[in-house]
Amino acid sequence: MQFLESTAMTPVPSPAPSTGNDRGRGFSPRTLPEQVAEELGAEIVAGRRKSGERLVELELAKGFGVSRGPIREAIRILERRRLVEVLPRRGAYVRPLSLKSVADLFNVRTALSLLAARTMASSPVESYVETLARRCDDLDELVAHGDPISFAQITTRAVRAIANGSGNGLLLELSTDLANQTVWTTIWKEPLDYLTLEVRRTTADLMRKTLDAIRRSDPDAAVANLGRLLDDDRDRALATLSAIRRQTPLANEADGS
Amino acid sequence: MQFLESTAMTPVPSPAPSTGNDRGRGFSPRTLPEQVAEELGAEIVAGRRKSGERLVELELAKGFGVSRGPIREAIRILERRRLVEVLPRRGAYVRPLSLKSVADLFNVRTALSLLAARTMASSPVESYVETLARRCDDLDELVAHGDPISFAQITTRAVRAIANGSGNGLLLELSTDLANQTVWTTIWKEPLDYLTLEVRRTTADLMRKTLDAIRRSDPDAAVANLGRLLDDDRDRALATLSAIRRQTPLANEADGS
DNA sequence: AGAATGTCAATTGTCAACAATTGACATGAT
DNA sequence: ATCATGTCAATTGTTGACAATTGACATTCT
Repeated sequence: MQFLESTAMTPVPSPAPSTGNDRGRGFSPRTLPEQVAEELGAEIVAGRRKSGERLVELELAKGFGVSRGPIREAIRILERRRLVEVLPRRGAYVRPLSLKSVADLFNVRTALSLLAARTMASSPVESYVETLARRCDDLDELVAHGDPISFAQITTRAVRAIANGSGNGLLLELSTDLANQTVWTTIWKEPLDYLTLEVRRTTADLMRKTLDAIRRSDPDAAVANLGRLLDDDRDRALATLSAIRRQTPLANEADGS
Repeated sequence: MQFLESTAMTPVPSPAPSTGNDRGRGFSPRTLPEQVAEELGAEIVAGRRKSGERLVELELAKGFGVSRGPIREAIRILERRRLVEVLPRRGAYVRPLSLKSVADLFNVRTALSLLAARTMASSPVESYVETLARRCDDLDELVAHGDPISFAQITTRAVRAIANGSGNGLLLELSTDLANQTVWTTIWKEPLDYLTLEVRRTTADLMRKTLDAIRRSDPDAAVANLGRLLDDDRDRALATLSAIRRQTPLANEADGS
């Protein structure tokens, strides 16, 4: 439901919706590797798989009741989504996220979202603007009714609506991946307590101002408002995370040119 | 392993014996799928694989002298690098790039690069600044000596140096992938003619101004200069591309909610 | 004739077995 | 004792075969 289709193109073959297979038991949405990736990814997101934990193919295969082939591909899918890290001959691990990595993540997400806001404001498309307006309404409604999780989800969807409204397929694709990981890092433990009534009010307000700016084709205002919203969100999330865990795993870096 | 010998659908009797294990010799720097991905990716970049061309696993397997497993994983790697697109049960295709996709690509790259410039300017690290300075020197030198390809390459490396200098690992990773695809789209045909002496002079100048801004910790100036450089580059590249191909079946966009 | 349906080759998805590599432990030399 | 070397179990890389699905062609019915 929240998986994208990317920029679609069909060279020669004619499109035809396919029905998933029905092996195993339970669901039948998509191919086996995708199902495994979704389930395993959910486990990682939910924290059932600890950061840095090794993922042994055979174990997973037995656990999911499939052979190693689909497991292997699922791992690659999760690698693409930056949820796992694969070392050439040494196995796959749940990608550890240092505090800095999370900050990096938020910053990139913000940069992309601001590009989206600017683009969308430059030439707003009615249907997409309406979608965003609906999200704003949802947010307003959720300000009062406490439910930090729902509020965070809708906020994410609003940002996603902006990414979608930009008409930039690549941007939407990247934003979705990053949003998934963002959700992961924030939902991971039990934060979201920082979403106080006041914070929610401000967030909903900024989102609506962004919407208004887009409506009147004012890119700078849209960027300014959304930028403040996202920066505030980042700061709060980081503060909460750094308070929760004092010790952080390691990250990565490297490469010279 | 005898890579680089397969054409599209020409089932030449492959000299590979059933259990022909001719890759045991020497050392394997990387895994098989990565090697295949690199080679196949190079073919796509070089234009030997046409846009939208279907990639049949068995054909590739015979061509590369390996079985379908590694080919399959190689395709996923290329999918991750956005060079191919995989349709669930219908096969993999060389990802076609419409003019709009290229524009999207450039815009995202710019957004990320500007974030990098801003971050780097906020807290410049001497060694990274020096690397960028070296690239600027290279550019200055290449302004006179006409060699559009080298100039474009160094420009890319300079942008990459900024991404690296930001200290944001995720940003660097994404930028690298996008840069690869950017190079692909521009080098693809024989453009680069737009890199006139005047353009090169301006580019080198803007890059140095960016460097100076970073040196004096002036994020706004850095963003302004690099932004103009990249926007101009995008405009020129797009103009050239749209001029080059008038008669190409264009792709299209589609999006999900 | 035209549309619906059945059949079939081509191709992708999946599996289980085989081969190669890694890291650790044990053994032995200095 | 410490370090080097050899062996071994665990795990990943690779393969070929089998099953399922797709799209197209052929057939049949109205």
